[in-house]
Amino acid sequence: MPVITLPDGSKRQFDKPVSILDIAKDIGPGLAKVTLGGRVNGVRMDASDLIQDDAELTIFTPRDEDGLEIIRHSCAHLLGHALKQLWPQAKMAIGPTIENGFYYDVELDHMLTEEDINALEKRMIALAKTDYDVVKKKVSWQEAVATFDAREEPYKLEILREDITHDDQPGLYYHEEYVDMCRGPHVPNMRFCHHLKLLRVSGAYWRGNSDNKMLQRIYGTAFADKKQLKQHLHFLEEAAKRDHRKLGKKLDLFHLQEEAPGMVFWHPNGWRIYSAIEEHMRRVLYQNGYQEIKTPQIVDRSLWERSGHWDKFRENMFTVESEARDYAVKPMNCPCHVQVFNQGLKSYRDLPLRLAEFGSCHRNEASGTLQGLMRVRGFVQDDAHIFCDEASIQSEVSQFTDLLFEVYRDFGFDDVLIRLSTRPEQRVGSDAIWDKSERALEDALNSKGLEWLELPGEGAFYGPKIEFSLRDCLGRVWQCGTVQVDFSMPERLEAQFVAEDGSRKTPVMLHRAILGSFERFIGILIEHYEGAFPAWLAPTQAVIMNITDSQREYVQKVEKLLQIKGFRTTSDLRNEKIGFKIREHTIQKVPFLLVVGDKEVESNTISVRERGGKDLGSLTIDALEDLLNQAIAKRGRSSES
RNA sequence: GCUCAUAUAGCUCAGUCGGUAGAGCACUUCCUUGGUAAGGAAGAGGUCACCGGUUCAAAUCCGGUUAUGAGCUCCA
Repeated sequence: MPVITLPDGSKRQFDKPVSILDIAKDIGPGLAKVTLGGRVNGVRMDASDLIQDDAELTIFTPRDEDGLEIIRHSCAHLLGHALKQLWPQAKMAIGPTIENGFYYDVELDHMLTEEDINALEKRMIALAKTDYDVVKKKVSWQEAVATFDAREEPYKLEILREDITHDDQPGLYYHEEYVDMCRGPHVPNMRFCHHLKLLRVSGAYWRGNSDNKMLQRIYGTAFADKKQLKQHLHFLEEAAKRDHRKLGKKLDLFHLQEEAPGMVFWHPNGWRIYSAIEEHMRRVLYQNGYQEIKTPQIVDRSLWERSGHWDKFRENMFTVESEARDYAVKPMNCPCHVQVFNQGLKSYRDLPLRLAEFGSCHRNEASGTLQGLMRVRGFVQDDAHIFCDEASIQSEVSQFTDLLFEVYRDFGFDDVLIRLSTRPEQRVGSDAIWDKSERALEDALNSKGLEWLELPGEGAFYGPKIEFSLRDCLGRVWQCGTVQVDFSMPERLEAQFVAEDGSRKTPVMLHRAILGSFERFIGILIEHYEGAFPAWLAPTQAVIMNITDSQREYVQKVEKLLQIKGFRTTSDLRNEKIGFKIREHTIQKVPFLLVVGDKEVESNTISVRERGGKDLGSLTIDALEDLLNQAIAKRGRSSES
């Protein structure tokens, strides 16, 4: 006699075991129609699963996230159903859900083309529209093996043999003649799976291991209704317009070319953004107890051997040979910073010592990993190393985190993904010190009430780390900021300080970056602002244009005046109509458009128009200066754009 | 590095069956001096990424290289 408690606290009693669908029917026929499954005492279950005992139940419908995930997961099975009809020789591997959709990895000798994908999608939708029931069967392990053996599905068999114990009861989901194995839950009927689109195919290694065979991964998206699907497809189209590579070309910010793969040619416009950021960061570092240094670009191999990088990352380092000596172009700044630390005897009184560098680094990343400004081979880190004692780790990390969020706010970023990576199997340092520093990092985050994710075992061999990531226009996550504890390098490179008691001690080193690399950070900024940079970052803050030739001199005078005051201004004196010029600079996303006609010359003013089209009327030069200064001071806290 | 796709004028792109390359914008010149998102005319501009092959003939078909894109693997 199970008593079912619903989310609103109401209870329903049944005289025998009931399915979620039965309960939904009991509540109302409308609910029964949209029931996809539910959460029973915290466990996700199929609509047809029976509940034996008292339970708390949340019913999933297409309206909620759980329901949508069920739909997407079933779309993966639907893909299998359709794929095996069109290519019976295909071998099904795995088909999970992902953000906004699903994929299925399959082995198929025939390489799927775009037309194939279209045909597959058509077949999927046609099958779904027959509204067939999905039948779930719990079977014995042996029966599951027999089923997939008969169907010649080696990947399913491997999963059964390696990941599922013999006393388990795998769930088989029958989609008419097709059968898939899954933990579920899945939709009871395919009427829920009408709104999907296949997006692309790409390669993916079986079990994510590059030693394994590469399968074809078919990506799709699915939603509960037509409108949501359309909205999402529209979002993808809009996102493509924000792509930093596209905007980089349109706004003439930078380019990449074949002769220097993964290395950026910054154009005047892009470099103005870069410089504005560097200037800002330099000020922020100075105000927060950092000292800026600069270290060599190319350093003898022996230093990289001592630091351990030669052994571990030799393949990814650019090397140079000269007069029978091997050098490496620096892939990172830390060993060089230790060299600076090591000059002169340091006292505990000197700690924490914070050395910062806008350090230009080169890493020979695998060709296939390069991506616009996001993943490059030549980049500049806003790098710094804090030399301190163990006791200061937490306070330093805490201060750093505050600083990072302050800077991110300046750039208008609120949505930061925080991940803490803890001790890997292969590591240096005692468990005691790992305990201590992991806790220091945790506490630093928790004391600020930040939400974060733990990545167990993902830390570097030399210490735990926190990563701060931002999203690009498509929602892809990119690591930007980081703070890493390092127990290894100071010792390897013999950094020492004289402690209070006169003994020599090895400092702990914190590696930290706020932006990560200028390249990636600017890439994300471009997409974040869709190229419409706030005034403090805009390559050109204001453009002054004349209406006819007779205002030429006045425009040049104002331009000079503003430039002397430090504003990034240009003038447009071309023989074009004012409407044409306005259009052009609006497209170029210049924050302020300044127009000069006879009226303005006469009254010694300037007519001001905002990027968004708002007319601010005629201002005196002084008033304009105030306006620009205010706009620039606002930084990311601006409500504009 | 792996899988697939792509590479044509400065940019965005078209180019049918293999027959020797085209549009819009940008650029140059001229006309126009026009008050807040495109004034008009003319002109110039390409070894079709690179190397090789097939063919009477290749932007087009085939092979290779390089780069780019999507994803996988990797990311000190």
